[in-house]
Amino acid sequence: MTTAASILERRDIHNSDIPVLCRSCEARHRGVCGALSAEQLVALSKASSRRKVEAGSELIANAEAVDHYSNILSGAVKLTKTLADGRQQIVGLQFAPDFLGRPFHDASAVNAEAATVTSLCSFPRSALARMMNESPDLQRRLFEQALRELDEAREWMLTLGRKNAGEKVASFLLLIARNIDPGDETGNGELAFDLPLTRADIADFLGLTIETVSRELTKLRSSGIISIEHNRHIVVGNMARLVARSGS
Amino acid sequence: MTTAASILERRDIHNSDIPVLCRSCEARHRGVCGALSAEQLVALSKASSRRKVEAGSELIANAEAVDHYSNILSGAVKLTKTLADGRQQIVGLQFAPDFLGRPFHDASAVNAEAATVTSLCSFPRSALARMMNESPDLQRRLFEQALRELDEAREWMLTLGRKNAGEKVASFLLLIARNIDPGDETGNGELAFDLPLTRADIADFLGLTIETVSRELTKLRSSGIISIEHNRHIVVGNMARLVARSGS
DNA sequence: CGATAGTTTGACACAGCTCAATAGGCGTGG
DNA sequence: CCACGCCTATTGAGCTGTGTCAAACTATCG
Repeated sequence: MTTAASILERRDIHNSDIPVLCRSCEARHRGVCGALSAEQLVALSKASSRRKVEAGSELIANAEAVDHYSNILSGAVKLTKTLADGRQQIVGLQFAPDFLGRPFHDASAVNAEAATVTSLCSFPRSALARMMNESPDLQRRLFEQALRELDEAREWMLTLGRKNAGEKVASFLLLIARNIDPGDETGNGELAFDLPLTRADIADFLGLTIETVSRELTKLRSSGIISIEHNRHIVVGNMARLVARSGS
Repeated sequence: MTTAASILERRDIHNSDIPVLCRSCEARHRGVCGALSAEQLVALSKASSRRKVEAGSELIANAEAVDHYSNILSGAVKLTKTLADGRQQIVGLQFAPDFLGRPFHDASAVNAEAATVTSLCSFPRSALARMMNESPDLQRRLFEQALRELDEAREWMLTLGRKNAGEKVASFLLLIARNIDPGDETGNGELAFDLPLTRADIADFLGLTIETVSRELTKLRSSGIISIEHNRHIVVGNMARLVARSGS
Protein backbone atom coordinates (compact mmCIF):
# COMPACT_ATOMS: atom_id res chain seq x y z
CA MET A 1 0.00 0.00 0.00
CA THR A 2 1.15 3.49 -0.72
CA THR A 3 -0.49 5.64 1.90
CA ALA A 4 0.76 9.02 2.91
CA ALA A 5 2.24 7.38 5.99
CA SER A 6 4.32 4.90 4.07
CA ILE A 7 5.59 7.58 1.74
CA LEU A 8 6.62 9.66 4.69
CA GLU A 9 8.30 6.65 6.19
CA ARG A 10 10.23 5.96 3.06
CA ARG A 11 11.33 9.53 2.83
CA ASP A 12 12.46 9.30 6.43
CA ILE A 13 14.53 6.26 5.64
CA HIS A 14 16.00 8.04 2.67
CA ASN A 15 16.68 11.09 4.80
CA SER A 16 18.65 9.03 7.26
CA ASP A 17 21.24 8.47 4.56
CA ILE A 18 22.08 12.12 4.23
CA PRO A 19 24.28 13.98 6.68
CA VAL A 20 22.71 15.73 9.65
CA LEU A 21 24.33 18.94 8.49
CA CYS A 22 22.52 18.78 5.17
CA ARG A 23 19.00 17.83 6.31
CA SER A 24 16.63 20.72 5.94
CA CYS A 25 19.37 22.69 4.16
CA GLU A 26 17.99 24.84 1.41
CA ALA A 27 21.11 24.39 -0.71
CA ARG A 28 20.17 20.73 -1.05
CA HIS A 29 16.87 21.64 -2.63
CA ARG A 30 17.30 24.78 -4.68
CA GLY A 31 21.08 25.10 -4.44
CA VAL A 32 24.02 23.31 -5.97
CA CYS A 33 24.06 20.45 -3.45
CA GLY A 34 20.90 19.16 -5.08
CA ALA A 35 23.18 17.70 -7.73
CA LEU A 36 24.90 15.42 -5.25
CA SER A 37 24.07 11.86 -4.23
CA ALA A 38 23.72 10.86 -0.59
CA GLU A 39 27.23 9.44 -0.62
CA GLN A 40 28.66 12.60 -2.15
CA LEU A 41 26.86 14.70 0.43
CA VAL A 42 28.40 12.60 3.18
CA ALA A 43 31.86 13.08 1.73
CA LEU A 44 31.40 16.81 1.24
CA SER A 45 29.81 17.40 4.61
CA LYS A 46 32.79 15.84 6.35
CA ALA A 47 34.95 18.62 4.98
CA SER A 48 32.29 21.30 5.47
CA SER A 49 31.69 23.69 8.30
CA ARG A 50 28.83 25.99 9.07
CA ARG A 51 29.41 29.44 10.44
CA LYS A 52 27.41 32.52 11.15
CA VAL A 53 28.96 35.91 10.49
CA GLU A 54 27.75 39.38 11.35
CA ALA A 55 27.00 42.18 8.92
CA GLY A 56 30.14 43.77 7.55
CA SER A 57 32.34 40.67 7.76
CA GLU A 58 34.66 40.30 4.82
CA LEU A 59 34.20 36.88 3.24
CA ILE A 60 36.48 37.06 0.22
CA ALA A 61 39.21 39.63 -0.27
CA ASN A 62 39.96 40.86 -3.77
CA ALA A 63 42.97 39.21 -5.43
CA GLU A 64 43.47 36.98 -2.42
CA ALA A 65 44.03 33.28 -2.95
CA VAL A 66 40.70 31.48 -2.61
CA ASP A 67 40.99 28.37 -0.46
CA HIS A 68 37.31 27.66 0.11
CA TYR A 69 33.85 28.00 -1.37
CA SER A 70 30.53 28.43 0.42
CA ASN A 71 26.81 28.08 0.13
CA ILE A 72 24.79 30.94 1.53
CA LEU A 73 22.25 29.47 3.96
CA SER A 74 20.67 32.72 5.06
CA GLY A 75 21.37 36.42 4.85
CA ALA A 76 22.69 38.55 2.03
CA VAL A 77 26.17 38.94 0.57
CA LYS A 78 27.36 41.90 -1.49
CA LEU A 79 30.09 41.58 -4.10
CA THR A 80 32.01 44.82 -4.51
CA LYS A 81 34.75 46.36 -6.61
CA THR A 82 36.71 49.42 -5.54
CA LEU A 83 38.81 52.01 -7.37
CA ALA A 84 42.20 53.12 -6.09
CA ASP A 85 40.75 56.31 -4.60
CA GLY A 86 38.04 54.48 -2.68
CA ARG A 87 35.04 54.81 -4.98
CA GLN A 88 33.08 51.61 -4.60
CA GLN A 89 30.51 49.74 -6.65
CA ILE A 90 28.43 46.74 -5.66
CA VAL A 91 28.58 44.36 -8.63
CA GLY A 92 26.51 41.50 -7.28
CA LEU A 93 24.07 40.68 -4.55
CA GLN A 94 23.59 37.10 -3.42
CA PHE A 95 21.06 35.37 -1.21
CA ALA A 96 20.37 31.86 0.03
CA PRO A 97 20.85 29.33 -1.46
CA ASP A 98 23.41 30.90 -3.80
CA PHE A 99 26.85 29.45 -4.24
CA LEU A 100 29.64 31.84 -3.32
CA GLY A 101 33.00 31.75 -5.07
CA ARG A 102 34.49 31.65 -8.53
CA PRO A 103 35.22 28.18 -9.90
CA PHE A 104 38.47 27.56 -11.83
CA HIS A 105 40.28 30.67 -10.65
CA ASP A 106 42.38 30.76 -7.54
CA ALA A 107 41.95 34.48 -7.01
CA SER A 108 38.75 36.46 -6.86
CA ALA A 109 38.18 39.62 -8.91
CA VAL A 110 35.73 40.94 -6.34
CA ASN A 111 35.38 41.45 -2.63
CA ALA A 112 32.58 39.63 -0.86
CA GLU A 113 31.12 41.04 2.32
CA ALA A 114 28.15 40.04 4.43
CA ALA A 115 25.47 42.71 4.07
CA THR A 116 23.38 41.29 6.89
CA VAL A 117 23.88 38.58 9.48
CA THR A 118 24.68 35.63 7.26
CA SER A 119 25.18 31.93 7.74
CA LEU A 120 27.38 29.96 5.42
CA CYS A 121 28.34 26.37 4.75
CA SER A 122 31.96 26.34 3.62
CA PHE A 123 34.12 23.62 2.15
CA PRO A 124 37.64 23.51 0.75
CA ARG A 125 38.44 24.36 -2.83
CA SER A 126 39.85 20.91 -3.49
CA ALA A 127 36.60 19.22 -2.45
CA LEU A 128 34.61 21.16 -5.01
CA ALA A 129 37.10 20.45 -7.77
CA ARG A 130 36.85 16.73 -7.05
CA MET A 131 33.05 16.75 -6.89
CA MET A 132 32.82 18.69 -10.12
CA ASN A 133 34.83 16.04 -11.96
CA GLU A 134 32.64 13.30 -10.54
CA SER A 135 29.34 15.02 -11.14
CA PRO A 136 28.62 16.75 -14.45
CA ASP A 137 25.28 17.70 -12.95
CA LEU A 138 27.05 19.71 -10.26
CA GLN A 139 29.10 21.52 -12.87
CA ARG A 140 25.94 22.21 -14.77
CA ARG A 141 24.24 23.74 -11.76
CA LEU A 142 27.21 25.98 -11.10
CA PHE A 143 27.18 26.90 -14.79
CA GLU A 144 23.52 27.80 -14.61
CA GLN A 145 24.07 29.99 -11.56
CA ALA A 146 26.90 31.77 -13.36
CA LEU A 147 24.58 32.40 -16.30
CA ARG A 148 21.91 33.75 -13.96
CA GLU A 149 24.47 36.07 -12.39
CA LEU A 150 25.51 37.17 -15.86
CA ASP A 151 21.90 37.98 -16.76
CA GLU A 152 21.54 39.95 -13.54
CA ALA A 153 24.79 41.81 -14.10
CA ARG A 154 23.65 42.84 -17.57
CA GLU A 155 20.29 43.95 -16.29
CA TRP A 156 22.12 46.17 -13.78
CA MET A 157 24.39 47.53 -16.48
CA LEU A 158 21.30 48.83 -18.22
CA THR A 159 20.13 50.36 -14.95
CA LEU A 160 23.53 51.89 -14.16
CA GLY A 161 24.14 53.26 -17.62
CA ARG A 162 20.74 54.45 -18.73
CA LYS A 163 18.31 55.03 -15.88
CA ASN A 164 17.93 58.19 -13.83
CA ALA A 165 18.08 58.27 -10.04
CA GLY A 166 14.36 57.77 -9.51
CA GLU A 167 14.22 54.81 -11.86
CA LYS A 168 17.31 53.32 -10.27
CA VAL A 169 15.86 53.38 -6.77
CA ALA A 170 12.52 51.98 -7.95
CA SER A 171 14.36 49.23 -9.85
CA PHE A 172 16.32 48.37 -6.73
CA LEU A 173 13.18 48.05 -4.62
CA LEU A 174 11.68 45.82 -7.29
CA LEU A 175 14.77 43.66 -7.29
CA ILE A 176 14.47 43.07 -3.57
CA ALA A 177 10.72 42.64 -3.70
CA ARG A 178 11.03 40.01 -6.42
CA ASN A 179 13.65 38.21 -4.40
CA ILE A 180 11.21 38.00 -1.50
CA ASP A 181 8.24 37.03 -3.56
CA PRO A 182 9.07 35.83 -7.06
CA GLY A 183 5.39 35.45 -7.89
CA ASP A 184 3.39 38.57 -7.24
CA GLU A 185 4.12 41.28 -9.73
CA THR A 186 1.24 43.05 -11.35
CA GLY A 187 -1.07 42.52 -8.40
CA ASN A 188 -2.25 45.42 -6.30
CA GLY A 189 -1.68 43.43 -3.12
CA GLU A 190 0.73 44.97 -0.64
CA LEU A 191 4.18 43.52 -0.38
CA ALA A 192 6.42 44.16 2.62
CA PHE A 193 10.09 43.37 3.17
CA ASP A 194 13.21 44.49 4.97
CA LEU A 195 15.98 46.05 2.94
CA PRO A 196 19.13 43.95 3.28
CA LEU A 197 21.26 47.04 2.60
CA THR A 198 21.98 50.38 4.24
CA ARG A 199 21.48 53.60 2.30
CA ALA A 200 25.22 53.66 1.70
CA ASP A 201 25.09 50.16 0.23
CA ILE A 202 22.12 51.04 -1.95
CA ALA A 203 24.06 54.05 -3.21
CA ASP A 204 27.07 51.86 -3.99
CA PHE A 205 24.76 49.46 -5.74
CA LEU A 206 23.11 52.08 -7.94
CA GLY A 207 26.08 54.33 -8.65
CA LEU A 208 24.50 57.19 -6.68
CA THR A 209 25.22 59.06 -3.45
CA ILE A 210 23.54 58.39 -0.12
CA GLU A 211 21.75 61.72 -0.33
CA THR A 212 20.24 61.05 -3.73
CA VAL A 213 19.02 57.61 -2.62
CA SER A 214 17.41 59.18 0.43
CA ARG A 215 15.74 61.91 -1.61
CA GLU A 216 14.33 59.43 -4.11
CA LEU A 217 12.99 57.20 -1.35
CA THR A 218 11.32 60.26 0.14
CA LYS A 219 9.74 61.03 -3.23
CA LEU A 220 8.38 57.48 -3.48
CA ARG A 221 7.02 57.83 0.05
CA SER A 222 5.43 61.22 -0.66
CA SER A 223 3.81 59.77 -3.77
CA GLY A 224 2.21 57.08 -1.67
CA ILE A 225 3.85 54.29 -3.63
CA ILE A 226 5.75 52.94 -0.64
CA SER A 227 5.85 53.51 3.08
CA ILE A 228 8.95 53.16 5.22
CA GLU A 229 9.18 52.04 8.82
CA HIS A 230 12.33 52.09 10.89
CA ASN A 231 14.42 52.97 7.81
CA ARG A 232 14.77 49.37 6.69
CA HIS A 233 11.22 48.08 6.44
CA ILE A 234 9.46 48.83 3.17
CA VAL A 235 5.80 48.35 2.39
CA VAL A 236 4.95 48.60 -1.29
CA GLY A 237 1.33 49.63 -1.54
CA ASN A 238 1.01 49.29 -5.29
CA MET A 239 3.48 47.16 -7.20
CA ALA A 240 2.22 48.33 -10.58
CA ARG A 241 3.02 51.96 -9.77
CA LEU A 242 6.49 50.97 -8.57
CA VAL A 243 7.07 49.08 -11.81
CA ALA A 244 5.96 52.17 -13.75
CA ARG A 245 8.54 54.25 -11.87
CA SER A 246 11.33 51.80 -12.65
CA GLY A 247 11.46 52.76 -16.33
CA SER A 248 10.52 49.15 -17.17
CA MET B 1 63.74 9.70 -36.78
CA THR B 2 61.92 12.77 -35.55
CA THR B 3 62.99 15.58 -37.79
CA ALA B 4 60.98 18.73 -38.33
CA ALA B 5 59.80 17.29 -41.61
CA SER B 6 58.36 14.14 -40.09
CA ILE B 7 56.57 16.11 -37.39
CA LEU B 8 55.02 18.30 -40.01
CA GLU B 9 54.00 15.24 -41.97
CA ARG B 10 52.35 13.71 -38.95
CA ARG B 11 50.48 16.91 -38.23
CA ASP B 12 49.30 16.92 -41.83
CA ILE B 13 47.97 13.42 -41.50
CA HIS B 14 46.20 14.39 -38.34
CA ASN B 15 44.80 17.49 -39.98
CA SER B 16 43.26 15.43 -42.72
CA ASP B 17 40.90 13.92 -40.14
CA ILE B 18 39.29 17.21 -39.31
CA PRO B 19 36.70 18.87 -41.52
CA VAL B 20 37.82 21.33 -44.16
CA LEU B 21 35.55 23.91 -42.58
CA CYS B 22 37.41 23.66 -39.29
CA ARG B 23 41.02 23.69 -40.48
CA SER B 24 42.70 26.95 -39.65
CA CYS B 25 39.63 28.00 -37.68
CA GLU B 26 40.53 30.00 -34.61
CA ALA B 27 37.63 28.55 -32.61
CA ARG B 28 39.34 25.18 -32.80
CA HIS B 29 42.40 26.56 -31.06
CA ARG B 30 41.31 29.20 -28.60
CA GLY B 31 37.55 28.72 -28.83
CA VAL B 32 35.10 26.12 -27.63
CA CYS B 33 35.64 23.73 -30.54
CA GLY B 34 39.03 22.94 -29.06
CA ALA B 35 37.17 20.64 -26.68
CA LEU B 36 35.96 18.42 -29.50
CA SER B 37 37.54 15.34 -31.01
CA ALA B 38 38.06 14.97 -34.75
CA GLU B 39 34.93 12.81 -34.97
CA GLN B 40 32.87 15.31 -33.05
CA LEU B 41 34.13 18.11 -35.26
CA VAL B 42 33.04 16.12 -38.30
CA ALA B 43 29.59 15.64 -36.84
CA LEU B 44 29.22 19.25 -35.83
CA SER B 45 30.60 20.66 -39.05
CA LYS B 46 28.00 18.72 -41.05
CA ALA B 47 25.32 20.76 -39.31
CA SER B 48 27.30 24.00 -39.38
CA SER B 49 27.31 26.84 -41.82
CA ARG B 50 29.59 29.80 -42.22
CA ARG B 51 28.25 33.18 -43.08
CA LYS B 52 29.51 36.70 -43.33
CA VAL B 53 27.26 39.54 -42.20
CA GLU B 54 27.62 43.28 -42.54
CA ALA B 55 27.78 45.81 -39.71
CA GLY B 56 24.39 46.44 -38.17
CA SER B 57 22.94 42.98 -38.87
CA GLU B 58 20.81 41.68 -36.05
CA LEU B 59 22.05 38.26 -34.98
CA ILE B 60 19.82 37.50 -31.99
CA ALA B 61 16.61 39.31 -31.18
CA ASN B 62 15.67 39.82 -27.55
CA ALA B 63 13.12 37.32 -26.20
CA GLU B 64 13.06 35.52 -29.52
CA ALA B 65 13.36 31.74 -29.53
CA VAL B 66 16.99 30.80 -30.08
CA ASP B 67 17.38 28.04 -32.65
CA HIS B 68 21.10 28.25 -33.25
CA TYR B 69 24.43 29.12 -31.67
CA SER B 70 27.54 30.54 -33.33
CA ASN B 71 31.24 30.98 -33.03
CA ILE B 72 32.56 34.39 -33.97
CA LEU B 73 35.31 33.88 -36.55
CA SER B 74 36.12 37.52 -37.14
CA GLY B 75 34.62 40.91 -36.40
CA ALA B 76 32.91 42.28 -33.32
CA VAL B 77 29.46 41.66 -31.90
CA LYS B 78 27.68 43.95 -29.47
CA LEU B 79 25.12 42.67 -26.97
CA THR B 80 22.54 45.29 -26.13
CA LYS B 81 19.55 45.87 -23.89
CA THR B 82 16.93 48.52 -24.53
CA LEU B 83 14.34 50.28 -22.40
CA ALA B 84 10.77 50.78 -23.56
CA ASP B 85 11.46 54.40 -24.54
CA GLY B 86 14.47 53.50 -26.65
CA ARG B 87 17.35 54.18 -24.29
CA GLN B 88 19.97 51.58 -25.10
CA GLN B 89 22.94 50.07 -23.28
CA ILE B 90 25.62 47.78 -24.66
CA VAL B 91 26.05 45.04 -22.06
CA GLY B 92 28.68 42.93 -23.77
CA LEU B 93 31.21 43.08 -26.56
CA GLN B 94 32.44 39.90 -28.17
CA PHE B 95 35.24 39.11 -30.57
CA ALA B 96 36.68 36.04 -32.28
CA PRO B 97 36.79 33.29 -31.16
CA ASP B 98 33.98 33.89 -28.66
CA PHE B 99 30.97 31.66 -28.50
CA LEU B 100 27.70 33.49 -29.14
CA GLY B 101 24.48 32.41 -27.46
CA ARG B 102 23.10 31.48 -24.07
CA PRO B 103 23.17 27.79 -23.23
CA PHE B 104 20.17 26.19 -21.46
CA HIS B 105 17.69 28.95 -22.20
CA ASP B 106 15.59 29.01 -25.32
CA ALA B 107 15.19 32.79 -25.30
CA SER B 108 17.87 35.41 -25.11
CA ALA B 109 17.75 38.28 -22.62
CA VAL B 110 19.81 40.47 -24.92
CA ASN B 111 19.97 41.57 -28.53
CA ALA B 112 23.08 40.69 -30.48
CA GLU B 113 24.13 42.84 -33.41
CA ALA B 114 27.21 42.83 -35.60
CA ALA B 115 29.26 45.95 -34.82
CA THR B 116 31.55 45.46 -37.79
CA VAL B 117 31.62 43.11 -40.74
CA THR B 118 31.53 39.76 -38.97
CA SER B 119 31.86 36.15 -39.98
CA LEU B 120 30.20 33.42 -38.00
CA CYS B 121 30.07 29.66 -37.87
CA SER B 122 26.56 28.67 -36.81
CA PHE B 123 25.08 25.35 -35.80
CA PRO B 124 21.68 24.26 -34.49
CA ARG B 125 20.75 24.41 -30.85
CA SER B 126 20.16 20.68 -30.69
CA ALA B 127 23.68 19.92 -31.90
CA LEU B 128 25.23 21.86 -29.06
CA ALA B 129 23.01 20.21 -26.46
CA ARG B 130 24.06 16.78 -27.71
CA MET B 131 27.75 17.68 -27.81
CA MET B 132 27.61 19.13 -24.32
CA ASN B 133 26.27 15.89 -22.93
CA GLU B 134 28.97 13.91 -24.70
CA SER B 135 31.82 16.20 -23.81
CA PRO B 136 32.19 17.56 -20.28
CA ASP B 137 35.22 19.45 -21.56
CA LEU B 138 33.00 21.38 -23.95
CA GLN B 139 30.64 22.29 -21.13
CA ARG B 140 33.61 23.39 -19.11
CA ARG B 141 34.87 25.66 -21.86
CA LEU B 142 31.48 27.27 -22.22
CA PHE B 143 31.36 27.63 -18.44
CA GLU B 144 34.74 29.35 -18.43
CA GLN B 145 33.67 31.76 -21.13
CA ALA B 146 30.53 32.60 -19.15
CA LEU B 147 32.71 33.31 -16.11
CA ARG B 148 34.98 35.53 -18.19
CA GLU B 149 31.95 37.42 -19.46
CA LEU B 150 30.75 37.77 -15.88
CA ASP B 151 34.10 39.21 -14.82
CA GLU B 152 33.98 41.65 -17.72
CA ALA B 153 30.40 42.65 -16.94
CA ARG B 154 31.33 43.40 -13.34
CA GLU B 155 34.34 45.41 -14.40
CA TRP B 156 32.03 47.51 -16.58
CA MET B 157 29.56 47.93 -13.76
CA LEU B 158 32.31 49.63 -11.80
CA THR B 159 33.05 51.82 -14.81
CA LEU B 160 29.38 52.64 -15.43
CA GLY B 161 28.54 53.34 -11.82
CA ARG B 162 31.60 55.08 -10.49
CA LYS B 163 33.78 56.59 -13.19
CA ASN B 164 33.37 60.02 -14.77
CA ALA B 165 33.14 60.60 -18.51
CA GLY B 166 36.89 61.05 -19.03
CA GLU B 167 37.72 57.88 -17.13
CA LYS B 168 35.04 55.97 -18.98
CA VAL B 169 36.38 56.87 -22.40
CA ALA B 170 39.96 56.11 -21.37
CA SER B 171 38.83 52.76 -19.93
CA PHE B 172 37.07 51.93 -23.17
CA LEU B 173 40.16 52.65 -25.25
CA LEU B 174 42.18 50.47 -22.89
CA LEU B 175 39.65 47.68 -23.26
CA ILE B 176 40.00 47.70 -27.03
CA ALA B 177 43.77 48.12 -26.89
CA ARG B 178 44.10 45.12 -24.60
CA ASN B 179 41.92 43.08 -26.91
CA ILE B 180 44.26 43.86 -29.79
CA ASP B 181 47.44 43.29 -27.85
CA PRO B 182 46.94 41.47 -24.55
CA GLY B 183 50.63 41.80 -23.74
CA ASP B 184 51.88 45.37 -23.92
CA GLU B 185 50.60 47.45 -21.06
CA THR B 186 53.07 49.57 -19.17
CA GLY B 187 55.37 50.02 -22.11
CA ASN B 188 55.82 53.39 -23.76
CA GLY B 189 55.67 51.79 -27.19
CA GLU B 190 52.93 53.08 -29.45
CA LEU B 191 49.88 50.95 -29.94
CA ALA B 192 47.51 51.47 -32.84
CA PHE B 193 44.12 49.97 -33.57
CA ASP B 194 40.79 50.57 -35.25
CA LEU B 195 37.77 51.15 -33.07
CA PRO B 196 35.15 48.47 -33.74
CA LEU B 197 32.39 50.87 -32.68
CA THR B 198 30.92 54.15 -33.86
CA ARG B 199 30.70 57.10 -31.44
CA ALA B 200 27.06 56.22 -30.89
CA ASP B 201 28.01 52.67 -29.94
CA ILE B 202 30.74 53.88 -27.62
CA ALA B 203 28.20 56.16 -25.97
CA ASP B 204 25.77 53.25 -25.55
CA PHE B 205 28.60 51.22 -24.13
CA LEU B 206 29.65 53.80 -21.56
CA GLY B 207 26.26 55.18 -20.57
CA LEU B 208 27.09 58.58 -22.10
CA THR B 209 25.92 60.66 -25.04
CA ILE B 210 27.65 60.88 -28.42
CA GLU B 211 28.61 64.48 -27.68
CA THR B 212 30.31 63.69 -24.40
CA VAL B 213 32.27 60.82 -25.96
CA SER B 214 33.41 63.13 -28.72
CA ARG B 215 34.47 65.84 -26.29
CA GLU B 216 36.44 63.41 -24.14
CA LEU B 217 38.20 61.97 -27.18
CA THR B 218 39.10 65.51 -28.18
CA LYS B 219 40.54 66.12 -24.70
CA LEU B 220 42.68 62.99 -24.95
CA ARG B 221 43.87 64.13 -28.37
CA SER B 222 44.67 67.66 -27.14
CA SER B 223 46.63 66.19 -24.24
CA GLY B 224 48.77 64.26 -26.71
CA ILE B 225 47.81 60.91 -25.19
CA ILE B 226 46.23 59.63 -28.37
CA SER B 227 45.93 60.67 -31.96
CA ILE B 228 42.97 59.92 -34.18
CA GLU B 229 42.94 59.30 -37.92
CA HIS B 230 39.81 58.92 -40.03
CA ASN B 231 37.64 58.86 -36.86
CA ARG B 232 38.13 55.16 -36.30
CA HIS B 233 41.88 54.69 -36.16
CA ILE B 234 43.48 55.37 -32.78
CA VAL B 235 47.17 55.62 -32.01
CA VAL B 236 48.01 55.51 -28.33
CA GLY B 237 51.29 57.31 -27.87
CA ASN B 238 51.74 56.51 -24.21
CA MET B 239 49.87 53.64 -22.65
CA ALA B 240 50.87 54.58 -19.11
CA ARG B 241 49.25 58.00 -19.42
CA LEU B 242 46.10 56.42 -20.81
CA VAL B 243 46.01 54.02 -17.87
CA ALA B 244 46.42 56.96 -15.50
CA ARG B 245 43.41 58.64 -17.10
CA SER B 246 41.25 55.53 -16.74
CA GLY B 247 40.99 55.91 -12.96
CA SER B 248 42.80 52.57 -12.57
C1' DC C 1 28.00 68.37 -56.77
C1' DG C 2 24.32 67.52 -53.70
C1' DA C 3 22.80 64.02 -50.26
C1' DT C 4 23.48 61.41 -46.38
C1' DA C 5 25.68 59.65 -42.24
C1' DG C 6 28.88 60.30 -38.80
C1' DT C 7 31.44 63.52 -35.95
C1' DT C 8 32.76 67.78 -33.69
C1' DT C 9 31.93 72.05 -31.35
C1' DG C 10 29.22 75.58 -28.86
C1' DA C 11 25.70 77.50 -25.58
C1' DC C 12 22.79 76.53 -22.06
C1' DA C 13 19.96 73.77 -18.63
C1' DC C 14 19.34 70.67 -15.10
C1' DA C 15 20.04 66.15 -12.56
C1' DG C 16 22.67 64.68 -9.24
C1' DC C 17 26.91 65.74 -6.41
C1' DT C 18 29.12 68.25 -2.49
C1' DC C 19 29.12 70.31 1.74
C1' DA C 20 26.68 71.28 5.85
C1' DA C 21 23.20 71.14 9.29
C1' DT C 22 19.47 68.60 11.52
C1' DA C 23 16.95 64.66 13.10
C1' DG C 24 16.09 59.95 14.76
C1' DG C 25 17.38 55.45 16.91
C1' DC C 26 19.99 52.90 20.18
C1' DG C 27 23.24 51.53 23.59
C1' DT C 28 26.06 53.00 27.55
C1' DG C 29 26.74 55.07 31.80
C1' DG C 30 25.69 58.17 35.39
C1' DC D 1 15.27 57.89 34.38
C1' DC D 2 17.77 61.21 31.54
C1' DA D 3 22.18 62.54 29.30
C1' DC D 4 25.41 61.63 26.13
C1' DG D 5 27.77 59.88 22.08
C1' DC D 6 27.57 57.34 17.99
C1' DC D 7 25.71 55.96 13.79
C1' DT D 8 22.45 56.32 10.16
C1' DA D 9 19.27 58.86 7.60
C1' DT D 10 17.06 63.15 6.05
C1' DT D 11 16.85 67.75 4.35
C1' DG D 12 18.68 72.11 2.46
C1' DA D 13 21.56 75.22 -0.55
C1' DG D 14 24.63 75.81 -4.04
C1' DC D 15 27.75 73.99 -7.65
C1' DT D 16 29.25 71.27 -11.58
C1' DG D 17 29.47 67.56 -14.94
C1' DT D 18 26.98 65.86 -18.35
C1' DG D 19 22.78 66.04 -21.11
C1' DT D 20 20.08 68.73 -24.60
C1' DC D 21 19.54 71.32 -28.56
C1' DA D 22 21.48 73.33 -32.50
C1' DA D 23 24.82 74.30 -35.99
C1' DA D 24 28.97 73.37 -38.59
C1' DC D 25 32.25 70.25 -40.43
C1' DT D 26 34.01 65.92 -42.97
C1' DA D 27 33.90 61.88 -45.66
C1' DT D 28 31.72 58.90 -48.71
C1' DC D 29 28.80 57.79 -52.47
C1' DG D 30 25.64 58.16 -56.14
